[in-house]
Amino acid sequence: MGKVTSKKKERAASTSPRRTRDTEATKAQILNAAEEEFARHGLSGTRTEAIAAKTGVTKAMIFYHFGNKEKLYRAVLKRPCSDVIQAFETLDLEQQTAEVALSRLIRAAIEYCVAYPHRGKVLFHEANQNQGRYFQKEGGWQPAIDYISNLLERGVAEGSFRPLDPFITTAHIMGICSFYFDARENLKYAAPEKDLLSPDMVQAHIDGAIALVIAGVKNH
Amino acid sequence: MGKVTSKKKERAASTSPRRTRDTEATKAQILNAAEEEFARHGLSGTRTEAIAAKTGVTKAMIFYHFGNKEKLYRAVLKRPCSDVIQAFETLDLEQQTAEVALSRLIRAAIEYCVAYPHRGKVLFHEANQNQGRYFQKEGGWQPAIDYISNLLERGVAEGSFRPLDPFITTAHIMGICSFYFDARENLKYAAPEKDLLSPDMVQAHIDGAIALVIAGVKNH
DNA sequence: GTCTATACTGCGATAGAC
DNA sequence: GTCTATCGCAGTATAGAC
Repeated sequence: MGKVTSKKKERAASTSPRRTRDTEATKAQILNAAEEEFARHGLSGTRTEAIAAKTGVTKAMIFYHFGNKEKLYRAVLKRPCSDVIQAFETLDLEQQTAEVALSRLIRAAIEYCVAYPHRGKVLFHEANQNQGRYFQKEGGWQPAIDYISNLLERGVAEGSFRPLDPFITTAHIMGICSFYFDARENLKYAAPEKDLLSPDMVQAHIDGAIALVIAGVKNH
Repeated sequence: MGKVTSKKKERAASTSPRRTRDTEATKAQILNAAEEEFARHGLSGTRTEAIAAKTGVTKAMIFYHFGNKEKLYRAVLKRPCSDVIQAFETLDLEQQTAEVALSRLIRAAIEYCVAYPHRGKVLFHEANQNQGRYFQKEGGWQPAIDYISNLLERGVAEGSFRPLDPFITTAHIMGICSFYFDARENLKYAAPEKDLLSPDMVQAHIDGAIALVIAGVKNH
């Protein structure tokens, strides 16, 4: 494969203007580009060169700021969970009935997937490639899982939800919310005329998910 | 990293006895090992050396039988969907009410995930790494998706299911069935005392999934 | 703090003996 | 049909100028 295209200045794909000398800004840019690449290829598959190209800096900067690829990966893994928890906490779920709380939580979870489309994929790679080793070390999602689980238990205790296994059902809800996005590139062939990320489709996903889960857990 | 461990005979990890000279048997063994490796690392991340070691043959055999890594990958992708369809077809779903048919289909889908634990992961990688390019070429899952979709539509038409979006709901059902396995290595940290692949837990997953989906789509 | 240049290793693919 | 040996490139990480 005669890939002879001269390397001179492949800074074209940069997301943001470079030539700053701001450490924090550069690190943040690298983190964002890294998140995207790790989402596609995981830790071992990702090429530092690709991250550099996307950021608009050279490979050397990545090693300067983060030491090595693995440390950069760990830095990327640290971010996701706290953001979810924060999103959940602004919802005032304690004040709502379990049913309303669950609806809001599902909407928030899906909106999170839209806002940070790479994070679910990074976690998937982490599970498969590294058996969740780094995932565990860098915080894990325990708080987020507990959040959903506790809400389900509350609903059951109050009698508004049917008896159910909180852990299993939490996994099911997470699957409902994230599969749509994680498998998007495959699903698109099943519905070529639809843009799965369009506001309309995302809204249909949210509405469908809420309808399915609420009816599914309600005590009839 | 002084990885000096002599390479001599790392045939230990082989799944089956080697030293056959049977083309079809060897190809099948390579395919199985490849499925496992592609499930972990995807096309680009997988090392042919790793497939060879797992199979118990040398790298050269892979190239002899399949030409190159990409062709081997395509061969791996060809297998999944037809097996699912076959599983669905033995269920005689046409003869059942939509509700019974959907229950059986979910059980079969989850049992498929247990029987072929790598396939869902291969497809995930395919979606993210290659945007589903090979997925589409090598058959796709259109028939399986249609199977679920049509069943949902039948239930709605018969009035036993509430009005719903068949495509979105199909995605939700697929997410329910597969997320449990695809995210297993991360989920295990949320329930360290449970073995997620034990028969009991899988049964709980099946029961929970059926209960959630049936209640979720039923016309109350 | 950012760059260019380069050392070194790992991996896909091939050649050729058995 | 299977092996050993090797080529050549791609990719991580470092050195050192600016």
